[in-house]
Amino acid sequence: MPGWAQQQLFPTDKQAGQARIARVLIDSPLPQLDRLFDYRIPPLLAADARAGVRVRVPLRSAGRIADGFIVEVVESVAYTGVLSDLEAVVSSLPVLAPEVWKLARRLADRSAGNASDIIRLAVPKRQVRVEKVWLAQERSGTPAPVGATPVHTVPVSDYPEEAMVGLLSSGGRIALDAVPRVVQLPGGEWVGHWAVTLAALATQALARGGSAILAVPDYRDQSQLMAALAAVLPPDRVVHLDARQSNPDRYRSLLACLGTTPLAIVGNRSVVYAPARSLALIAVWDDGDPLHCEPLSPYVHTRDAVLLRQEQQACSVVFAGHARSTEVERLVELRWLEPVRATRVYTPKVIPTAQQSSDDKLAAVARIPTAAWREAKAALEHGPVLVQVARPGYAPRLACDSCKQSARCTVCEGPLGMKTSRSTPACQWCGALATTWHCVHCNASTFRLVGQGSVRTAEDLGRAFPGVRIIIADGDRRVLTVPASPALIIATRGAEPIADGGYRAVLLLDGERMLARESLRVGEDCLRWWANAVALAAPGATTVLVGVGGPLASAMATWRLSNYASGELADRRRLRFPPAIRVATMTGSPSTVEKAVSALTSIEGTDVLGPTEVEGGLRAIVRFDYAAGSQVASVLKAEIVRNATNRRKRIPAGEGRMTPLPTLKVRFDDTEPFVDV
DNA sequence: AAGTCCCACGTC
DNA sequence: ACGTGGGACTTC
Repeated sequence: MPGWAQQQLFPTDKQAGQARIARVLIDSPLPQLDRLFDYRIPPLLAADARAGVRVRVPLRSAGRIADGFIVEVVESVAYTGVLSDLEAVVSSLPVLAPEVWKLARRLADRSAGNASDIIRLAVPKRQVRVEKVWLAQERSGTPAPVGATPVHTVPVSDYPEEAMVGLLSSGGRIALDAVPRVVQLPGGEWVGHWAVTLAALATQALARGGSAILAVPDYRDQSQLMAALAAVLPPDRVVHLDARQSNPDRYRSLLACLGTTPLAIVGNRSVVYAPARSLALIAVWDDGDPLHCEPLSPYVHTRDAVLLRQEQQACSVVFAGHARSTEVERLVELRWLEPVRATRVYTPKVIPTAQQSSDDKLAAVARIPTAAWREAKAALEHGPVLVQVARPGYAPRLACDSCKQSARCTVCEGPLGMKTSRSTPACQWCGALATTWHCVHCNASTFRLVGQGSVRTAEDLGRAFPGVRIIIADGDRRVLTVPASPALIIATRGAEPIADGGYRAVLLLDGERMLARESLRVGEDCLRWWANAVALAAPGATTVLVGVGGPLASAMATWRLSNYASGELADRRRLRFPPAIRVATMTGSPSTVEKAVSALTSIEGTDVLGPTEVEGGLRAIVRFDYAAGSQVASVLKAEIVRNATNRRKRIPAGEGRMTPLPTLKVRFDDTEPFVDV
């Protein structure tokens, strides 16, 4: 590979003298501006004005300047009006890679959103200092922060070799069943087996001269994966890039990606937009985790971004997880993804146990069945024991002691709860302290505790296991790892630390409570939470799943987790629920929603639920076949643009106050579309 | 979003 | 005939 300094990264344009036209995407959330605008390139800017650079352009009137990106430079343009000149080129670095632009455009189109909303996630703001440092290193030819240290491939152990080799050589797409074990890295750290698998795949991509993008849901997954990568790749071949970094760090990582050296790029959901050089592989860990769903409009899920990018760039794709999501199961059944499982069968020992009858003392105290208690006691002789609970805090809910009605915040009607046994009850929504609480139903002023949070469970278990060290891990108390010594680790689902050598036993306590959630995805979510906890157990350790029966319990006991996913998907097909079909929710004023609904009626393969009345207007859900997706999206986008363009009408709201009616809001592929319908 | 055009209404 | 205020309309 040629040295860094010899690479002509950004060659000056040979045609710089000609009068050319820049096609610019304006950085604006307005749907009516979500298209390209054409500007003349003044001679002074000709050298820098190339596709991908950030620019400033006049918009509508000379005084008003907008930010944007040059998407392409062309000789002539269809627009017949008079063109304005580019105002300025912000930086000569092409930070918006063409493939990222194409991806953003298509993702926005399929969700009736704005491309610039996606590009905002993909391209951090310019950081002059960071850029200067980077350019100086680039020009002086001193060893750049990202050099080209050779990569040694590491075999992907525990999986069939031909599947793994085929994956990278032919742009394959696989759904990988992760091995439910923890493994020790050469440096001594323990990580999930999956992290080692993804790291090994990354070495293979890099050795072939391609980059690998590795997307994980949260920081704890990220730290495991970074550790696993550090064990197999030189430090200058691994880059961390995600939206949680500070802007300078993000910009530095982005520039590293734009370099010529293939990298392993690790991050959370927004990493799928990294401008990776010679992209060879995208791997997604635990795609069912809701953190993979972008909360900002247009709400693109990592999985969808990956699928489109794979289509556009023909890279290899891996979806890895313990409990397969129904979406991945659908892709497997369509043969879009090839299922790959480990060469050896690893079946954790999971014992579903009924909830204990209340005459047992321990059950009354700590809601632990005798069998589980015995298991934990024996395991505590040898090492740490994990206890998974549903909620943090002491008591998640309070209720009136006399009328049993749930206690509500006097400020916002939110539920009251307690963080510790001694803390003042507080609202779970607004945080207001309920110092002088009175029941709104019967005016009594004493309440009782409902439910058990991690803190209360810890107290109870402390009593049941005197002398045992107790560690609480939840959203507030982040614990990444625990030593191999005996201790009880009480963790809320998703916050479980990794134990050196694995847990000697795992108790999954609040299954019933977790399943009580009103959601289309409860079953699959619970399976994922439980499976991810079970995967932290030591070989041979027992997991007790308390109070859960039926197909979920048998899926856990037999560790045939994909069976559950296929059954669930079959149900969704029957009911015409996602992911068997797609959905889009429309909310807004009655007229906008009704117009949108009627605009959809002519499309084959759609049906509309609602509209129903919601706060401030109407809400309707359109269900549609995947094949109808682009049509539905373009119809709804047209409605959104029409609503935004036709100036908002105002209606007098009773007492002469003018309130603007909400315009049409559209959300595609909401994971919980039916919640308040 | 916000500058600009345009039309309706008001005043001399 | 001239002024002005607010809404509609466009953005290369």
